[in-house]
Amino acid sequence: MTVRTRFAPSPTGYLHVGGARTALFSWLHARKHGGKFILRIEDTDLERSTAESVNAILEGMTWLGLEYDEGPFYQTHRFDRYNEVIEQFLDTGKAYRCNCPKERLEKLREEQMAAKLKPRYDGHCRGRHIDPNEPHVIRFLNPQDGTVVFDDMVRGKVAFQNTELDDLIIRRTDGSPTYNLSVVVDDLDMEITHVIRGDDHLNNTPRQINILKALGKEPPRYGHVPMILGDDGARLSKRHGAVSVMQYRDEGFLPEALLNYLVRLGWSHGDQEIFSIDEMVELFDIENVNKAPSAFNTEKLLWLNQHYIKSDTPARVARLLSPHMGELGVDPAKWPPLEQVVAMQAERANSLLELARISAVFYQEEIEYNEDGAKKNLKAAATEPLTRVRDKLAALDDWSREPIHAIIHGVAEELGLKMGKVGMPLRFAITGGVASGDLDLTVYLTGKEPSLQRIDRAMGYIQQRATD
RNA sequence: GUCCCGUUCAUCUAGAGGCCUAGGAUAUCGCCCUUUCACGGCGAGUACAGGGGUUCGACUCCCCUACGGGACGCCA
Repeated sequence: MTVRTRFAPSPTGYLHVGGARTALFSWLHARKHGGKFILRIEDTDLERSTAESVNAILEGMTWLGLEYDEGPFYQTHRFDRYNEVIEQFLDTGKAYRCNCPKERLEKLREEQMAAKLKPRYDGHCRGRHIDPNEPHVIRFLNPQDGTVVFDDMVRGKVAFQNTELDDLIIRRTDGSPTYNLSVVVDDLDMEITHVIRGDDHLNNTPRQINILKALGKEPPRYGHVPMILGDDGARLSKRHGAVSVMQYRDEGFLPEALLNYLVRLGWSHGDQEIFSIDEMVELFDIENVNKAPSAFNTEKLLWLNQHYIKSDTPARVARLLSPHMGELGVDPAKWPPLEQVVAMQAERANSLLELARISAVFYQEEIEYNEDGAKKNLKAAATEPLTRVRDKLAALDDWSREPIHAIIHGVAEELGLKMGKVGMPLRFAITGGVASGDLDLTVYLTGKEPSLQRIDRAMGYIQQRATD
């Protein structure tokens, strides 16, 4: 039997990291076993489902590269099928109509809570005749005794007493089916073999198994993966720190970094930290996923992001970096080639945003001085070395790294100065800051004319300071 | 409140009864490399929630307590 897994989000918001990890695990499980990964949109909640959310989820999946083999299927397109099952249940006495008013249900709940009981529907309408033309819901007749046991792929054996369960609503007053019914019918019709989902669904599983049994079908295998907590240990939710996967893209994260981070959250393979997609597919095993929830740690994500920024080809990083450069108001299509800048700067940035920030200086007409750095580096003592470097650079025909390197070192030697005394003022003059890559490379990439202009400006700054 | 689930460094984790003086990674700190910032290298500190069993031996098995999470919807 071929493995078939699915990701079944409800379109009531964007795709966040928790959902993305569940989708990743499900996708990996299918890929590992040469199976199919199906995308299903659970939009039976007509009130809250939106097309924008569907698009946001699709966009997130695409960005992460979690391509699906079938779907997206929409539950709203399958109402006829759900109704068919509901009618079948009604005909065979496995479901019944209920018209209990909200007030009765609320009172019941309060009484049960007061008696320290678990709030459950009491089966008041079981066996009562209710006119199908009156407003009513349909409830599934849950078994009243026995135990539902299943072997969860991550939790192991889990058991629930049927006495803990109640007769859940499977069709609303407005005629729409509810989640627990539609999910069972869909997983059945779509021949899902492995249901991998968040553990907030663990409590729903026995209900779904009971519905499946009423249908005379065998349940699939279940794997309930724990929730992801925020940096502060509280549950990650849309209201609390759960950011959209797309926000990570906007903040300069590489999809492979997020994927690598997510796969290591709750799962591991010995001491290995870095996993290519192929390695994940090969090594991932849902049975090795931890049972305990884990906290999202942005610091580690940043570390992985830096790893991928510096190990991916400069060409690819440059392509992803380009839009971020544009947002900073510079044109990366101009000199120097962005690829070369990336090759030099990659190890200094843990996000594309940071990379853009430290690289913009190569494309700016007018650079900004870091004040402390200016005080420290543009002093009278820097005039002589700067002048000499400037003149030699101006006379340089072959604008390339080696001669630039020779000039800087030559000046230090001539003046009997340590490299720092020449290098730091020059670095500051060229970049306006105290941090940059190799000095000769930095000068080279800045270009001849811009370099000369920047040195002139620095010397002007020194003079200005002397007269103040 | 009831039911379900969980608990190893700050964080992600290794650990399937003796391999554990509890390993790795991130973060932090120190040293080295270095004209700067990084990268890299080396090193340091920090953890088995608590209590009872079982066993010759428990991070590993069982029970209790504490703490955390989830569920208890005409949401999914």
